[in-house]
Amino acid sequence: MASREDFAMTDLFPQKGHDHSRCVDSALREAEKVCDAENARFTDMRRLVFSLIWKSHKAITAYELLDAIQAGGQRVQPPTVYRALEFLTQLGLIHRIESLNAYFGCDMPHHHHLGQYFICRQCGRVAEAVDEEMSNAVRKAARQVQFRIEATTIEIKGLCHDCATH
Amino acid sequence: MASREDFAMTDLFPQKGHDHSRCVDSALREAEKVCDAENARFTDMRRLVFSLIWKSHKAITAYELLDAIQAGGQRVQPPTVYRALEFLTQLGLIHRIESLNAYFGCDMPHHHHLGQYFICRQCGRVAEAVDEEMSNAVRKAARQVQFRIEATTIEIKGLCHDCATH
DNA sequence: TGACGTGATGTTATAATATATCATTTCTTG
DNA sequence: CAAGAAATGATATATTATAACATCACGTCA
Repeated sequence: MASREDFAMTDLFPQKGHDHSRCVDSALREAEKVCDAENARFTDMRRLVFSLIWKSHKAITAYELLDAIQAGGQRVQPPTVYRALEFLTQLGLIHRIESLNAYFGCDMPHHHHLGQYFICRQCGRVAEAVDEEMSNAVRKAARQVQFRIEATTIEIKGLCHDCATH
Repeated sequence: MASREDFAMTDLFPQKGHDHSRCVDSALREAEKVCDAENARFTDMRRLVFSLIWKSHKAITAYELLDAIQAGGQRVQPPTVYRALEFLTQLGLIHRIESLNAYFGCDMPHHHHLGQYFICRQCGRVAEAVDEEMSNAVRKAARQVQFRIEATTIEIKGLCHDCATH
């Protein structure tokens, strides 16, 4: 995977013509590392679900995953998919977008982070940011009201630069 | 309704013993004003749904509302509830919490705002903040990646001060 | 090695959330 | 009041998610 630094900030969304196979390969390698480190099994089903999520930079729903798996010939039921999603989510390998009931692959599963998600309503792509200023603002506001944060959901919907200009 | 300024920041969540009937009365008056201003009809059904949402400072799901209405003797179907919810949401009288699939009443429906929601997992209460620092951080991050914001979802889960200390 | 325990997946059923569609009623306004 | 628009009623169904129990796969240690 191209490291974070390979992108200028305006390229948080990957270029349209980018070599996506590199994203996928790298994501798989990262996932393997994380599973190893956590002593968790990256089973065939988990790998399949993970790969399907990484087919694009869009978020994908559980039932779209189910359909994709079944299209591949396996007769799989919803719980199987949801279990894989839960596993991957817990390890931080994917993130759930609450406002879409959908999942997408994390770029940087190796470090804990409070991410923020930019979601383009036109092209459907999702980009994850880890912006300290946003995180700090949230933490500061929480401190002011004496709220103990356990999880945050920050989802920003609109138009990515490509879609806004073309 | 107590105006925003009546609360110190640490009282974003209302006091346990507060006079809730004042919240409800005030919310109803505000809602009427907003509907008037928008030339929108605050029908019986909409008023009922709105009042039920304001029964507490927690978020309530569509089907909990449905049950509550039916418990009151009316035989109402899901679309009726969802329509009222859509109407109220569009006017900004209530907000949807994406991570809960639930709705709760807005304190300050009269002005447009990008709100942030603190959700206590213990007592279930939701508090809305309108924190410029958070909003600004989001807008700044969006500007940096040339993203055109259309909507934001900022939901912060954890423990409110009451629940963290008792 | 092989019985066991654990974790993963299979299977069936159903719960919970949400919307499409068309019929009917109610409100507004000319 | 009549006509059109808006709201609700009613029916059906789509979409998202989980409970519960059965079976399978894998590591481990006697």
